[in-house]
Amino acid sequence: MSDLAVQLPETNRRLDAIDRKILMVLQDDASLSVAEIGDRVGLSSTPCWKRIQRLEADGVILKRVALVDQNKIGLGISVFVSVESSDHSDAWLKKFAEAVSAMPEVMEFYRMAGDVDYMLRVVVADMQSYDVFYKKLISAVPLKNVTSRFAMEKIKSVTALPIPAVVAA
Amino acid sequence: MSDLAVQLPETNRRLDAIDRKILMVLQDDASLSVAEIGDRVGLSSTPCWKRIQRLEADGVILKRVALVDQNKIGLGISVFVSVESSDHSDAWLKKFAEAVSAMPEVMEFYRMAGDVDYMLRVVVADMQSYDVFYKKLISAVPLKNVTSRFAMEKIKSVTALPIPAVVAA
DNA sequence: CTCATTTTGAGAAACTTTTTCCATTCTGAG
DNA sequence: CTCAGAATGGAAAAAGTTTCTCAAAATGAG
Repeated sequence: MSDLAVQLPETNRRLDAIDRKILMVLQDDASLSVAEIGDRVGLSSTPCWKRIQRLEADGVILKRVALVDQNKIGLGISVFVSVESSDHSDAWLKKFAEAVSAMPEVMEFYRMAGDVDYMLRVVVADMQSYDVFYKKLISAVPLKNVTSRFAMEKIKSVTALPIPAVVAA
Repeated sequence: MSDLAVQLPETNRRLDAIDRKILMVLQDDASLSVAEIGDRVGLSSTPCWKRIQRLEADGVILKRVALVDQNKIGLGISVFVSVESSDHSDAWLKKFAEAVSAMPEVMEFYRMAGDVDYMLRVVVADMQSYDVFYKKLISAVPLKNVTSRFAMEKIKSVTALPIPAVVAA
């Protein structure tokens, strides 16, 4: 065996039109039975079940979750936080990434290109909680500039990715 | 019946510690059986099932979905878009909200307080697709200023809200 | 304490998922 | 074209889960 290629446990077939349909259905409603999904994508339950298993094994489907209403549990405030740093070392980033990732209020955290170095979406109950979070953030690692922008109204929020149509070969 | 209060179909009891635990578990893994969830929150399956049913009926649990890996389906680019408008009329907002909500690339869309009027998180396959999206956005309604910030690295992204501990009465 | 109300849990019925096994379709070498 | 081998599809049975029914236990107002 001189081949260097690692034998992956995944089936690395490209996603066909039916796989994409299954993903669209499951991104919208993961409580459907396999038979119902099969109906919608034009498959009986066994092959549909096998495709879903493969999509999970291949990591295309990451997990199944319940989505909770932010307001019903008293989390009224969403804040977009832009961060600029003067330290661009690996060590600084590692420490910052670890500290921020551990904060449950942070729902999204990206390293950016351009004027802003990092971007966070933070969810808290009220202004007082935001202040607690803010102090925690600025005391975690040295930061050059932090800008907080508060959301007044959530107009759209989805978890379903826009699955691209199959590209013709 | 002179009472003006509408009889809601919901049970409007406040969430207790067990309800919150159930929500934490389901936000992380909605593929667990009711018996397994019951075990984790200290309940047998029937009462656990009833609480989940109530949380769904009350709209605390909005839906159950599958989360898909953005990169595995070829959606490599995340963009945060800040929008400023010069028109602040209801009619303009209605048109803008409808146009943007209908765009599948837009995963989040908030009306903001402060310098930026709107904030969008957009997901696309490549720069060419972003340009198509951008042109679609600026041609939908008149906009004063649009700033696109590109994500280089997704450091954290979760759908699980930080469920606050029960406040002592 | 007593009663009405709410919450809980055991078990049975209905339904779903998962497995087994076989038929069909597709692919590419000869 | 023709065939072997692989991949995909499907029916039906087995295993597991959800959902429902009913009665016991807990709670709390009077």
